[in-house]
Amino acid sequence: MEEDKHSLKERKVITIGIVSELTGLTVRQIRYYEERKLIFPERSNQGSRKFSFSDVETLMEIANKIEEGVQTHEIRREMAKKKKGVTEKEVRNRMLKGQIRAQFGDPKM
Amino acid sequence: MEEDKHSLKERKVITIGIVSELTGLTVRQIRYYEERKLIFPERSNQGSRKFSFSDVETLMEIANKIEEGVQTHEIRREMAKKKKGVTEKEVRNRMLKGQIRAQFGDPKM
DNA sequence: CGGTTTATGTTAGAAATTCTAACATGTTTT
DNA sequence: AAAACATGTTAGAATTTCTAACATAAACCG
Repeated sequence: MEEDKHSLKERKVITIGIVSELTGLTVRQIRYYEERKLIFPERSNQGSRKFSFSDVETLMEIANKIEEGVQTHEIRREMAKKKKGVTEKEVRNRMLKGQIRAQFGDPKM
Repeated sequence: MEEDKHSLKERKVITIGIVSELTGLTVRQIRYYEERKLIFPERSNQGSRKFSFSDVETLMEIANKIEEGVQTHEIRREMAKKKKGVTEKEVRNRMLKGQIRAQFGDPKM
């Protein structure tokens, strides 16, 4: 199934320095979590990482787990499980938008 | 009146290179449109520009006007006029979200 | 018409950001 | 105790961004 490459949340446009500011994590940590396959930034032509708001959100969740003492290893497993729930939420959300469109015409959301 | 600094659309997190890719404008053009007060990026501590998705949208509109042969000068005037309409749309949108919340509970939108 | 402004390119040098890779180290796991 | 984890730090290279200045074709305007 296709990811939504176009919602603002999913677009990979934020550089690592800004992600660092936004999350409070060091760039070292962010790179390390990528290495551990917890996040998947895209790369620009020259190889610099580009993150989405969604990635930023994920990183904040990761930061919490880490503080709780959970290992990346375990976080990775939990995230795999959660994937299903997320997909369901997306479907629900799409349905919701359908309803809105039906009621109000096409409000460019 | 306060701007909404928190919606994804308004957050200033995109560097000029990426804005350039996203809009097809050169960085020279983007800087120039700032100089002409058509856009208002924030600055990082060290002085590099940070744009929002909203800025990107605006830049695309600007690019169209420019192609039509409209001068920055004129575009600036048009944008001032449009400001009012935008505010109205924001209000309407907020109302819409209120309705949705009322119907479906709080769908984290 | 001719001077002025507009819009953009180009160049130059400095400062900032990002990248990879390696080494160090205290802390958990196993 | 050995291995793995999580981060910091350092180093050098590559990329990006910044400002400022100069150049110029095109558009505007008195």
